Amino acid sequence: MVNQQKDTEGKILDAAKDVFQQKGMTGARMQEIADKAGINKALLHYYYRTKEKLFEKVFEIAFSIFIPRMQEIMLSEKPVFEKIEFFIESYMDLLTKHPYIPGFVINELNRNPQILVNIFEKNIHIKENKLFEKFDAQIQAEVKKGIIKPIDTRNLMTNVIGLIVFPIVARPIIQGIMFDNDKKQYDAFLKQRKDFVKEFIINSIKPVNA
Amino acid sequence: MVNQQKDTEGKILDAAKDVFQQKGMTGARMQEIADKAGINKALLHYYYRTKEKLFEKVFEIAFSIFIPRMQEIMLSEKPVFEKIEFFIESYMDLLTKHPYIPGFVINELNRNPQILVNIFEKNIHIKENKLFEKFDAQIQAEVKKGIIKPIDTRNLMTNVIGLIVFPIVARPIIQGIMFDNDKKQYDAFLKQRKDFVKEFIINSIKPVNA
DNA sequence: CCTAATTTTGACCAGATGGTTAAACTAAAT
DNA sequence: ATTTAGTTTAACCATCTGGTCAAAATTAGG
Repeated sequence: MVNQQKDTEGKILDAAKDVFQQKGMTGARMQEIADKAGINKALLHYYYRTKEKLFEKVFEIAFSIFIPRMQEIMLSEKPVFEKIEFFIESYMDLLTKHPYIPGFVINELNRNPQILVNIFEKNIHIKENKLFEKFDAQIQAEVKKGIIKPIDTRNLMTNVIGLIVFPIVARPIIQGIMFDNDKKQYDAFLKQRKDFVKEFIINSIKPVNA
Repeated sequence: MVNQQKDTEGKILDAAKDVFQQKGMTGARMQEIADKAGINKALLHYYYRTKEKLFEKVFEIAFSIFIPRMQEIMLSEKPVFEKIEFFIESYMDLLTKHPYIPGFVINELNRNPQILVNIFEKNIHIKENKLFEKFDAQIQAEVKKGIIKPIDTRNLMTNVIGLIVFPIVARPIIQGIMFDNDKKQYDAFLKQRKDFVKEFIINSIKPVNA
């Protein structure tokens, strides 16, 4: 076969993603990844020399899933209101498909914040875009025009992202305390929350006289 | 000495708290805990037979730090607005003193949601209080009186807690991307955020004609 | 003091874990 | 068919890890 190779590499990454995201770097076992990929443990080290390197790859892929959409939305020409609504809609959908990634990323970054520096060094373009500066400029421009209330961009972004991500990473505790551990009910809650968060955010930055 | 015992047990718990909260259950090493406590590793197993049991104790203590204050505030006689403001003030201060706990709790619960069930079984009173039901009743009562906008209690609580907790658990990523990894700047951000979040929440539930 | 109970230690163990190696297998090129 | 390069495997290794145990040290009571 021409590409048994790529197939194996793909199976490894799939398995590694599952195991790392569920158990974390320290909890993951190379043997379990090998088993899940249906290969020999030695083959893992043939493709990715160390656990560390395999982990970095998985982390980078997980992290990169959330970057392009963010750039696309934030650098587009839409007004802030539309951007925020679209951002919430888009990322809440994305998180439904990848619910383990935020907790994984947050946890591993708390364990070793250096990971982020490494990613920035490898993918310079992420920082070069000056994503934040450009978005901040747009916000303050719209504030000046009276389209939105005066607001600190960092606080606003923290709020938007937090309201999206928190119910996902804290799912076990919220579902356990407020929803009697009913999975279906919590899924419904998350679905319904999309419009709630949109309104919540928009209300909070809409000028009083609008 | 009368109580070398309690002293040792305390030193163990202190050390275990540090190590578990920083490295998680799977990343923590009994040897490191022993070293940090200044004792022999065998002594750990003398006081807490297994790693699992020691971990459970540490988790329970960490978890319980956030319960009493929550109960006190939510079951008090104040109106909702005051409760929320006081809640935000109080918990943001608490998190400044215990910044590692939320990430620790969230991470371990994602790894093994069963932990929460065990805690509820041990500490029945937490669930018996019907904390949520009582608070929900108050909210809906004030909604009826027109003091606050119609709002879903679960969504509101998720928002309040999320806005408080998220900047703490996601600190490495937010500080890295939006604050150029400047620790002091981020501390200032968190301090300033208290009033911001209060306003943000209050604005969003204040009736339009108020 | 002497004794019994409790606390602390050093040495040790079995199993797990990340990683290595040499050999076997596969497929395409000559 | 033979060579060559890449792929896969089984067996193996050194180290780490949670946990045990018997003996030593300390403490409290009579």
